[in-house]
Order: sequence, then C-alpha cells, then structure tokens
Amino acid sequence: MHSFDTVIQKLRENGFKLTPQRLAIIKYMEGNKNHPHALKIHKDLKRRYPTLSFSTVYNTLNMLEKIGEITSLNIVDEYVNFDPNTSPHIHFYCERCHTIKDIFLDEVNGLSIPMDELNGNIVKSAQITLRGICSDCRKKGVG
Amino acid sequence: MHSFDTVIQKLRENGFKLTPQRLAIIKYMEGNKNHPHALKIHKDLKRRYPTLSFSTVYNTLNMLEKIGEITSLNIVDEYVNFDPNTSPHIHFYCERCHTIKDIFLDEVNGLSIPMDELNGNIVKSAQITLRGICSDCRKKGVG
DNA sequence: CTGTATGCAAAGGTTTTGCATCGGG
DNA sequence: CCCGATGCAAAACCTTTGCATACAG
Repeated sequence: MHSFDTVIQKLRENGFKLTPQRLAIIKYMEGNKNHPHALKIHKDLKRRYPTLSFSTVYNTLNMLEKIGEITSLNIVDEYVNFDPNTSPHIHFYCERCHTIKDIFLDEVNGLSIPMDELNGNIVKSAQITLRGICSDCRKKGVG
Repeated sequence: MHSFDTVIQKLRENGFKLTPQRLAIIKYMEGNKNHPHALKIHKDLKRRYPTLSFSTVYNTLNMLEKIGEITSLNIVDEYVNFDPNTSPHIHFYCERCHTIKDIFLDEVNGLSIPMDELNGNIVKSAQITLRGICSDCRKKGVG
C-alpha cells in the first residue's frame, strides 16, 4: 500500500468519496504487519466509530484490493486476511499461535517461477505460504 | 494418498471402522486430480449413498487429513479444497473458470526454501499457489 | 442537490455441533 | 454388545446483499 496521502490522492482521482470510515480503514491498514481480517478491523475501529458497519469494512477492503492497494490472503479456512504490503514476499503461518509472519529471504526471492507464462497458463500472481511453529512459540513452549 | 488398499490397511491398524461411507469417500479421492471441496464430494456420492450426510463427509475428510492421506488447500475464499496428492507440487488457480491445476515444473521444484528451519521458525509444510488465466480459457476466450 | 457510501438486519453459503440411532468389529 | 460412526437438523461463522438514510462533492 502506498502512503496514506498517496492512497487518498488516488481515491480522489478515481472519484471515490473520502468518508471518515474509509480514511480510518486506510490509516489502520497503512504499514500494518498483522495481516488482519475484516472482523478484527471492524472490532478495533468500532471503539472510535461506534456505528461502523460490517458492510463498510468489507466494501472498503474489497475496494482497496480492486485498486491494488492491499492483497487478500487465503491462508486459514476461517476467514480472509488482508495485507497492505503488496511487494513480493512470502508468509509463515504458525499453527500454534495462529500468527502470520512476513518472510523476505533472498533464497526465497530466488524462486524461479516464470511469472508471465507457465505451461500455457498466464500467471498474474503467486502466493507462498509456509506452515509450522514460529520462533516465539518455540521459545515459550513445549515444542 | 496411498492406494485404496493401503489406506484401508492403515485405518484398520489405527482402529478406525471401515464404513461404506468412508470407503466410498476414499475411493472417490484416490487419484482424484480435481481438488474437490466437501460439498462437491457430498453431491457426487449422494446418488449412490442417498443418506450420506454432510457431517460424515467432513468428518472423513478431516480424518484423512489428520492421518496425512490428503491435504487441505486454502486457495479460494468460499471453501476448502482437498488434494489426495501429498507430494510436493504447486497449484495454478484459474480466475476465469475457477479450476485448480497441478504444476510439477522442475524449475519450481528448485525452490530453495529451507524446509526445516527458517529464521528460527520450524517449517512443516509449504503451499504455493499461482493465479491467472489457464491455457484452456486462453484458447476459448477473450483473454 | 445528486449519487455514492453507510448502517442495519437479514440472507447466503460453508462447516461444525448435538444428539439419537445405527452398525462394524 | 459396545463404542465409534452416521444422519439429521440446527447452529455457528464469515461475508454479501437489499434498502432506506446520510453525507461528500
């Protein structure tokens, strides 16, 4: 996701209205590394915006994804996670604490997927998810 | 997934009962390359087993995943897809026809993810999903 | 003012659950 | 026989939708 100001500018140029709810969600997502899902965002913003509705959160997230400012992640069964970091990186999902971490290893970046054409298929995006036990849980716990 | 007979053997050894429903689902999944989801399996088997219930399908799939005979895929938002091919390969999801294809390219197999330990995290499995337009849709259509 | 965005509640679709019944071992 | 598996229906859950109202431009 671009900076708050740049996203605002982009919305303005494309005729989107700058409502307080949208601005709040954009500010919430800017630089957010927690890969939140819609209900979490709704819950967190509800305090400051008591009338904020599910529809608005979902609409705004879908809108931001459509204009390429955030990415939706299908990592867990239960819900969709959103990531404002749209640059290529991969995710590590901890099966114990259910946290999603970003991974930027060079070795991984060396992944040689032909990103334009593969077996006749046009590849537009790639999602890589690792699963296991994260370093924090290893330190704390039983495994 | 192992062969039908091997899976049966494994269930027997682990004290699972060999019910007609389970056998049907195992046979359905054996060698299945369509990455079906639970409701599809239920619909397809319903003809031969009119009383087959959702619970049984979900229970059996979760059981098979638990013993490592199938893998659950979080590729689309709507539901979980299941794959009897548990050997390392990646998936291509067509955004037009919603088909999931297997990819076994050597270049992709060369992916250098340290599968045991990464930044202190223990990696147990990896899921790679590509998205785009598949070759079939390219031939047929407008894209 | 005008048309888009919001809020609310209800619907939609997938998966889980509770419980009585069935049936494999 | 016994305990796990099944079937049924209802619940739970996330997400979408319909429509009246609010409000940004």
